Amino acid sequence: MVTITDVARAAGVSPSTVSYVLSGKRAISLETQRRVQQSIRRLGYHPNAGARALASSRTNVIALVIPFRVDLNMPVVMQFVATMVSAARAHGQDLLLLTKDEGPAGLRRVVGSAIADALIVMDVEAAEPRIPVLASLRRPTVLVGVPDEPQALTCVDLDFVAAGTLTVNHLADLGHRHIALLGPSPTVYERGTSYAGRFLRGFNETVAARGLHAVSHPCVPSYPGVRAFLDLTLRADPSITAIVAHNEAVLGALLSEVRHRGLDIPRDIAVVAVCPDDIAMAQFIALTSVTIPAADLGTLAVEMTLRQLDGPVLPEIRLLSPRLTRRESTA
Amino acid sequence: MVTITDVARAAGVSPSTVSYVLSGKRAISLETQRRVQQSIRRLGYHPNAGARALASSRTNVIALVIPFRVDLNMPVVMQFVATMVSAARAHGQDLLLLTKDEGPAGLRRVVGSAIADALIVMDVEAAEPRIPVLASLRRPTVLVGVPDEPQALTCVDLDFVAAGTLTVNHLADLGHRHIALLGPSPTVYERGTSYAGRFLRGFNETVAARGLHAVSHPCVPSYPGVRAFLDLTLRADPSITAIVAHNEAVLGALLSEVRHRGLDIPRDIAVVAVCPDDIAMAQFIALTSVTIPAADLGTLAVEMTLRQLDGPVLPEIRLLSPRLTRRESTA
DNA sequence: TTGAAAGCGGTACCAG
DNA sequence: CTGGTACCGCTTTCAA
Repeated sequence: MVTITDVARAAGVSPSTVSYVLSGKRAISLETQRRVQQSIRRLGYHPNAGARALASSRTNVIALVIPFRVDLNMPVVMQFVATMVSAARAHGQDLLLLTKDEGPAGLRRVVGSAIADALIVMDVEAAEPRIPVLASLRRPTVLVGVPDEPQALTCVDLDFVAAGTLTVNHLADLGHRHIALLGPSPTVYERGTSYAGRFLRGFNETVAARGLHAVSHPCVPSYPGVRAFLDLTLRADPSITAIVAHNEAVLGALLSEVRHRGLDIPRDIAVVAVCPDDIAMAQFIALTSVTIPAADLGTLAVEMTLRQLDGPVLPEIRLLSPRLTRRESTA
Repeated sequence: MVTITDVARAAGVSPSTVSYVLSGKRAISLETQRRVQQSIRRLGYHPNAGARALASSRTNVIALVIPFRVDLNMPVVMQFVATMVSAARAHGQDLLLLTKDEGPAGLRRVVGSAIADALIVMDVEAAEPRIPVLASLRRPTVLVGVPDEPQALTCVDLDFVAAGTLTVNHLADLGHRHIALLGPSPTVYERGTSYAGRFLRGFNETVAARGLHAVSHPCVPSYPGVRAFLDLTLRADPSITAIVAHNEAVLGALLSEVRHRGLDIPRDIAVVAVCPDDIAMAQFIALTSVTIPAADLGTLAVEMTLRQLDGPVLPEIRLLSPRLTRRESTA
């Protein structure tokens, strides 16, 4: 194994000089820099992460807590993760994967053992049980999602309340009076996942404000689930002319089943989806949608984490405004 | 921060004793063990990972290289990742996330800097360019997928050749003579992803062996992609009575479009899918399928990694035999 | 059964 | 602009 001392010897300087060349925390003559860099390359030197962490109390690792529930939309989660890894790597940070299963103890372990410097937590619940631990850890933390009581923790998410409002307003403006909300899986509601409730709130408030009629139900992520949803919904209110789909996992099934029932989209039933743009456009009819900006959110989450690592930062809740793109499924 | 010395002092023993209590590498009196354990709990001690890694040359971290291409099936990838994290954690290991983008240099970095002890690499290509680095790293490594020249690296995967054979035989046994293969996205073939070619090989060989007629095409993961596939395929051979779908991303779209064209499944068109069971069963008609045992493969990959960490192991290629479950989409 | 102490490979302070 | 060195927290050998 090549150590900093090997490099120092090869370059004819002291270990500390090599360290300073690497960190740039001290002025080094160009000539010395060159010699050191060259020795580093020649020897194939890689600074030992453990030693570095020990001496500097910095691991350059961010722990990422992600959900693995099947009822969640994996493609979206993956998009998040993908952009986060990229963003983190672009700043010299690595990502450590944790699951929700580890619970509060897992968070404590990772921070206590100095495995990671910071935490990004996805799949936040309204009454998020990990908040006390997170707060007590006093480490840079970013929640993707907004709990009811963030306790001075930094949060970032799409403004789902506004998204709910946006979809309803769009449909109301088009003249729809009876609309249905196809919500996430019941299990998502059961565990109080924050975005589900927030979207529903925006939806309901706007329905009331505009004097519309609406029904809403969760939907099990399967074809039978969609069938059940439609049966239930259309029976409850046969005059429904529009569906808001806040459940990407069943978008395809929904459209397929609606068409199969002889209903034309958008003539008989208009559809607005809440999902990433590429998914909205991959259906047999391009869907009007409120996009879930997974990439933006992911990048933002990492940036907000890095800012906290750089120094104290005021806690904030950052909500991205929803954007609705009109396509062929509404008229 | 609580250190091993703090614990030692609190328990009235030396640091080395605490270390040995923790590692179990030396006989310690029960009484001492008790006192130490108690101090550990009382003080909330967590051994510092960096220090530990430095002193023991063991990080207890496994690097996991995963693909993030949108054309890949994210739910399956996630299932892999999920089981791997669990399996790893169950053995006291953490998972570090890397992407394919980092390339060979990324692998070298992670091992060179002693950030991870071992590597699990997913999304392996037939002519896998990372093999030389991987081999030169001399670290426990498991490839999920089988490259053309594994070079004494350990691999684990579903036996996709056998899977291709299995699907064709099933259909042939049912009397189908003209079948179509809906393959993965063209980009998957382009970059020579290993499973695509292996499945195709099994498929083609068996088609020939049984004297069948077959056409096969990749399929862009979108509804229009499916339409194009069907147009192309049915025009090429109008007597096709069965479709093998090796592309979960478009399963729903395929069924939807087939039905939309007035074709009944399985009466007019039989369908066999290659996908996880839960996906096969979530469609409007339960699909006959060859399962992709993501969970088994994930667990296995981790176990094979741990075995290598425990000591030298003979390299092997482990292929799980495919299992076909007959459901309602074939007759 | 236990303790003392020498590293592990960096970082950063103190000197010059 | 550069060097020497104490120290980060743990593991493990040597000694008792």
